[in-house]
Amino acid sequence: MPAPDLETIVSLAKRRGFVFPSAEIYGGFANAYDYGPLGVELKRNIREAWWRSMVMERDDVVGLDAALITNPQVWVGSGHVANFTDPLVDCKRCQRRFRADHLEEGMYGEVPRDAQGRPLCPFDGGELTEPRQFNMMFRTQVGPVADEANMAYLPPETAQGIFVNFVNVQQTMRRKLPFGIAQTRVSFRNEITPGRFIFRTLEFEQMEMEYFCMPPKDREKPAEYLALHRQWVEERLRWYIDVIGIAPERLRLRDHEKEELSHYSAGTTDIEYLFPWGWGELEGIAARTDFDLRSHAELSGQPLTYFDEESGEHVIPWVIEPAAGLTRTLAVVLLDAYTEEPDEKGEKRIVLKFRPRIAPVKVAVLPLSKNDALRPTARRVYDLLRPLWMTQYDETQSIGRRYRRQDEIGTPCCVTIDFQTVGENGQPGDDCVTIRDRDTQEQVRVPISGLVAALEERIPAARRAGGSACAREIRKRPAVVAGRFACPNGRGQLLRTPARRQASPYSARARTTGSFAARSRGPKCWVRAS
RNA sequence: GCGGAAGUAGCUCAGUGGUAGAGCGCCUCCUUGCCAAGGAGGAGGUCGCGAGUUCGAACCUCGUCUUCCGCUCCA
Repeated sequence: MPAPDLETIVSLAKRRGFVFPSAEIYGGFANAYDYGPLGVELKRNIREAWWRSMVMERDDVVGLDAALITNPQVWVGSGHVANFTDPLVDCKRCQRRFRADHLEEGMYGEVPRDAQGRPLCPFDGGELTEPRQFNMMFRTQVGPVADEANMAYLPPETAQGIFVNFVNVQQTMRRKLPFGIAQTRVSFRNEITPGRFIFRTLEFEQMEMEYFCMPPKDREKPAEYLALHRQWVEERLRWYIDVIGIAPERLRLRDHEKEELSHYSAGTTDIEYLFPWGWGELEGIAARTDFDLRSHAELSGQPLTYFDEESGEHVIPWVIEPAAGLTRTLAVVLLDAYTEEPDEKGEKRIVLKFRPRIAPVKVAVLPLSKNDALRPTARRVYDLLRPLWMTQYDETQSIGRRYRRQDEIGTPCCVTIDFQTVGENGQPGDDCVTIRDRDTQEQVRVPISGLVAALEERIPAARRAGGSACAREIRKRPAVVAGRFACPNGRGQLLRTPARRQASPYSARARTTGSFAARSRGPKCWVRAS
C-alpha cells in the first residue's frame, strides 16, 4: 500500500503512546518531541539492532560513549565553530532570505548592487538587511560564571567524540587497521526551520561509526578508499532492508554533488527514504578522508597517528563514516510499518507490521473473556512470559477489540486463554493456549509447556541479550540465489548485485579487509543469529 | 525567520455574540465464548495562552505560543 500521510502517523503515535509533542501542557515547544512508553521501546530496539549489527556481530568494530559537553576546542578542530555559522540577510521588500556568502560567491549569478557596492536582492533588487551571524551549535556555560572562558557547546554531531579518542581506543583495544569505533547518542542543532514531525528536531539521536583504514597511496585517486566507501554504503542499505524491514522500493541511494559536499568529504552517499513529502535522508555515508584526525592533531599538537609495522611509518588513517539518524529511522519504521486492510465486515483494520525484533510489545496475553475461571491461568502465562519479552495483559472488553488494539501497536503475537484451556462443566482443561499471528490472524494451539519455544519461533529470544532474529526469520533467509542476494522478507531482489570479492585494496592488511568483505557480502551474515 | 492557514474532550471535528456539543476512544458494572457486538453508568474541555471591545466572547480586535502548507535554511 502507499505510504500513509504524516498526520495519520502523528495521530497514531500520540493516540497509542509512541510520540507526544513535548511539554504539551505548556503549549508545546517547537521541534521537540517526547517519546512515550511504546516509543522508548521502539527506539531502544532500533538502537540495539544497530549496535548488534555494527558492534556485537562484527570483530572489527568497538563501542564508545564520549561526553556530550567537552572542551570547546573540539568544535574548533572539527571546523564547526568556523563553518557551522551562516551569515543571513533578508530582502526588506520580498522577505526572501539568503546567505550573504552565497550572494558574494555568485550562487545567484550577477547580483544587483547599490551605490556603495553592497548586494541587493537578486529577485527584485530590494534592500537587504545587515548580515546576522547564525551558528547552529547550542552554547552553554560550565560553572557559575557566565563568561567566554567557561563557554561550552552542545554537540551538533556524534563523530568528534570518536576522533578525539582515536588513539585511546586503538591502543587500549590493540587494534590494527582497518577497524571502526561506534557510538550512539544525542546531538543538538539550533535549526531555524521547523521539522516534519520527528524528521528534524532540536535534539536527535544518531548512530555513527567511524571506520579507520590505511591511507591511499595516491591522495588524488583513492580508488581503494572509494571502493571501501561503496562497500559500506551497500552494507548499510542492506541493514535497513534486512534487519529493520524497510520496503526496498521506498529506499534509494543518492550520491552528493560536488558542490553539496561537506568541507571534509571526498564523497558522500545518502540513503534516502520516500517520505510522504518526498525523498529524505536517513543516513549519510561520508568519505571523510583524514580531515578530522589531521585537523585535531594540528590544533591539539598531539599526534593522532597509527604505526604501520609493514612500512615502518606513522600514518594518519582515512575514515569512512556511516552516520544514521536513530529518531529518523524510528519515523521511517512507523511510516513503513503502517498498513490498513479491510476486515471481513469491511471495517478498516490498522496494523503496524513491525519486524518482531523491532516491535515495542512482543506478546499480549488475553483471556477470552473477563471470567474468573480464566484469570488464574492467564496470569500464570503472563508471569511466565513477562521476564522474557515485553508483554501486555488485557482482559477488558471483547477479544476482537483487544486484537485490534494489539494490531495497532504492532504486537506480533497474542496468546489467548480460553475455556478449553482451563476446562469447564467438570471436564479437565487441556492446558493449551492459542497463539494468534498479527499479520495472518491465524491461530495455532500449543501446550503452555511448549509456549516459550513456540513463541521463540516467531520472536527473537529475549534471553539471548536482545536477540537478533527469530527462528522462523532465519529459516526464511535465502542465502544467495544465482549469485545474487535475494531479499529475505520476500520483497524481491536487492537494489545492487554484490560485486565479486575483489583483491584487497589494502594489501598489507589483506586478511582483515577480507574478513570485512566476507562478512558483509558472504552468506554468513544471513545465518549469523542462529 | 518570512507568507498563508489552523488551534474546541485522548483522536477526528461541528458549533458566527446569549446554558460546552457529536462520533470514535477511555473507565466501571452487566452481558459477551475468537477478530473493533449490545445495555447502563462515568471520567475528561476555564474552547492554546494573555489582553482588549461588549451587559455578555469559543465566536470580534490585538499580541503571543504551537501546528500544518509554501519559501528560506539544512556539515
